[in-house]
Amino acid sequence: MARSQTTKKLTRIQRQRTDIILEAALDVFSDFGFRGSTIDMIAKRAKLSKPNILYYFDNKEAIHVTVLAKLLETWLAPLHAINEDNDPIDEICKYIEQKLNMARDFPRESKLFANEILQGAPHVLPELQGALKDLVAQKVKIIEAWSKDGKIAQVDPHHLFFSIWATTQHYADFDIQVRSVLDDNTKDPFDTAGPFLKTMFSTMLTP
Amino acid sequence: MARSQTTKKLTRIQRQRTDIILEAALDVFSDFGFRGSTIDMIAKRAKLSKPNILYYFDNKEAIHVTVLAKLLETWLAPLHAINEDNDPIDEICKYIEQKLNMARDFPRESKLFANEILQGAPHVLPELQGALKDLVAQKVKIIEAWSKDGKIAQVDPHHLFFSIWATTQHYADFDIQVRSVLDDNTKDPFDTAGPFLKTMFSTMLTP
DNA sequence: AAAAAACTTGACCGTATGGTCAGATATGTA
DNA sequence: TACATATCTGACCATACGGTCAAGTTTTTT
Repeated sequence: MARSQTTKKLTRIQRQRTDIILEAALDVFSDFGFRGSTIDMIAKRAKLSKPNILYYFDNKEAIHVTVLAKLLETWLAPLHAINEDNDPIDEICKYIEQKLNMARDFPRESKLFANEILQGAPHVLPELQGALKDLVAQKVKIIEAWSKDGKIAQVDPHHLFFSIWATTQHYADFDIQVRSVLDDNTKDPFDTAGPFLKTMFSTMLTP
Repeated sequence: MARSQTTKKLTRIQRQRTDIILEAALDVFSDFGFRGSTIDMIAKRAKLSKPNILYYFDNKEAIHVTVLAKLLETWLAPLHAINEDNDPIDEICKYIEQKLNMARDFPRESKLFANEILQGAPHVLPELQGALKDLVAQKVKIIEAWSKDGKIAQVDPHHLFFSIWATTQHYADFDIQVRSVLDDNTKDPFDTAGPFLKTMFSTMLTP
């Protein structure tokens, strides 16, 4: 059997099917949440039978956990990229742009992540308290150094990150609300959000 | 029978029980989402029997809709309060403080609303496109007038509101993430968020 | 080509859940 | 008090869903 393989080499079909299933699962989970999704929905979307899905994953939760784990990697990538040696405000603006691009290009991932956190992070709490916390702590030090050197204004680094996360992800997670309020579909919210956010954070950070 | 009463006067017990049920439902729905909640959970929390719940509400969805409708009223109150005649930056800061207080004092409402929007607003889309959109349009005009008069800097009013919503609600909706990253439980995130956000938006809006 | 391994599925099971209903109990009213 | 109305509930039903399994099909290996 293929399931619960730990550090075994995968066959061609295993890799293919697993990818198809995870892609379908991302689709379904991000639309209906964990409890609102059924294995049948995922199966239909993946064009596989339900038992076939359960041949590759032990159960529904295992699919969810795997999707989340994959997602977290790419989710944290932009944060990793912040570099102490470059111009502070350029780096922050670059970070904002990357986060906003991710919200635009990967709304399913953003919504799924939001859903997970809203429910109290039942599957990723350890990662939040471990990897994420450590990574943030590291970047917080960079911000503090910039402040101390007078390169940027004095700001609470944690809240700076929270604000960037909140504002960028808002356009993916609350997409329906944003579009309802704007409604004049002449402009893409993302296009106008970029300059707005960069201006806002630049203004605050300029000493 | 008591259910589906349209414009009939309610008995004392009807009012009491309805309130108890809605309170319990808010608890459960905000914790588990619509699909993750069961009528039995609500019944247990309300200390009523399941059929008794269904005596007052036609079905699970009716409870959800009612909870959301009640919630929306209080949710939009702070926005209503923005007054053109007062000092612009004071008004915005007051709005931020009110939104942040709501996130702190009514996290269940915030999470439930977030959940609803994340799922595509199946129950409140008309309100978003109607009442909310109109209210925002009205307040956008105030911001634009302030800008034109040189009282505040030129900013996109819509994105200004989006940013305020995103940053304030973030502390309720992503509470678990915020606390995971901060972890030093010496400070309450809400206490430090207030000054941070007011500074950020004031700085941006000062001409 | 044949055996072995990997993959797939129709049919099935147990449980959870939304919802119903007939009848019991409490409450209000004449 | 007696009647009517409102409130409440145990028992029940139908469906949906997570998950299993034995048997079949395809792919890989020898």
